[in-house]
Amino acid sequence: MALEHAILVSLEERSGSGYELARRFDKSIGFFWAASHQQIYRTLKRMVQLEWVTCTEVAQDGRPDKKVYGVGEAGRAELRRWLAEPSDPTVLRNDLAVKIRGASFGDIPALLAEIARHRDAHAERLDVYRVIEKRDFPDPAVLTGRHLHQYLVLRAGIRAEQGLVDWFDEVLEAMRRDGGEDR
Amino acid sequence: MALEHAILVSLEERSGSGYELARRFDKSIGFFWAASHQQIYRTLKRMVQLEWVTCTEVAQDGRPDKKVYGVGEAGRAELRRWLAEPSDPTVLRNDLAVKIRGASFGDIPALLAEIARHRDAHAERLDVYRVIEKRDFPDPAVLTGRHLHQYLVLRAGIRAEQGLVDWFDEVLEAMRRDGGEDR
DNA sequence: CGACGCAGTGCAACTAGTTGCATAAGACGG
DNA sequence: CCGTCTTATGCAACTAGTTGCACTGCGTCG
Repeated sequence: MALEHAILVSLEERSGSGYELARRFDKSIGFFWAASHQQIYRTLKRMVQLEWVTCTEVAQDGRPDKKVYGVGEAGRAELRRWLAEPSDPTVLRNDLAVKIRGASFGDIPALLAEIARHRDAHAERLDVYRVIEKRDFPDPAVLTGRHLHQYLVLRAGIRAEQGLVDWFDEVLEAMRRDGGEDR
Repeated sequence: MALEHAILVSLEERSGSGYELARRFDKSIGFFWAASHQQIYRTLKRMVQLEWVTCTEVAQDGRPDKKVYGVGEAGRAELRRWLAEPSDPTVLRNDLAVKIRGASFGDIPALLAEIARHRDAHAERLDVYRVIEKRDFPDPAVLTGRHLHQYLVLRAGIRAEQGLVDWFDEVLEAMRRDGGEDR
């Protein structure tokens, strides 16, 4: 249940419409908290009812009208409360680990091809993060405040992707050595 | 939607009751695919209806009767199919990353204390995995087949936990340097 | 002019997961 | 003897997330 708070953080950084929020989730926040536009719209509606966010309809020329959301005082207080609240450890679900655990019951070459495909996808995402790191945070040692926070979140993504790529390489090497491709 | 297949893998390894499956999820499979006993029971029911698994009631002395599940032919075929099926990249949700992103809107010392607490919890889990690695896989180079697969899954957990601990250390060091504790 | 994409919003039905509780049999300790 | 724990099973109501679709306004392209 962090979607509300991810939305509050984003709107505190900058007010915006549901559509703009969805775009931010696609490009930035969604790397560490994924949400569909539908979920965002529904959650925004509930947050308006809770008075956590304010909503202003804005007429537009040549485009559909839009609703611009901002954080209300109750939302600000709720965000402060949540930021200090202890949370449970993240629950993990990794379907590739399930597949590797069950590899001997299936077609191992096909599974290895699938793992290689995931490895390449994660390597690509790692490349994206590296480019962002170089472009936006060329000198991490001098970062402070909000920029430092954004950088540290990017670092989580980089570490996670690197860890996955390394793991996939280990899996491919070991299972290929085990004869996984000639059965 | 991999719970069905995690259950199929576990029952292929060894038949068992819903209660036994829940214990296996608590101690082993749950490290990479978490599920509550209630979810397992409900899913088993549906899998019996699909004829993916067989179900035999076993009377017991001094204990409640139990239902023992095994994999049926349809389940075996479904598992083979799923193991070869391409899957979507894992969707990520990390509430601590959301908190770090929003740190400047809250109580930074309290957040740092929370991060330290998570760091210690993950370091403990990493220790548990290291002990399992030493005990069960002292010589990884000679592993083959199913034992190799189990080892590689454990390696995913080790890498993930190590990555998290390293990230938490980076976050704590950088935010403390940024004066996070004297505000 | 119709299809598609971007800029906008949102309903409904569904799946996946969680929580809380309930039941029963036996062992054990206070 | 009562409370707690282990061994067993499972209902119901809920939240979180997904899917598919629908609608509007405008620009572009074939």
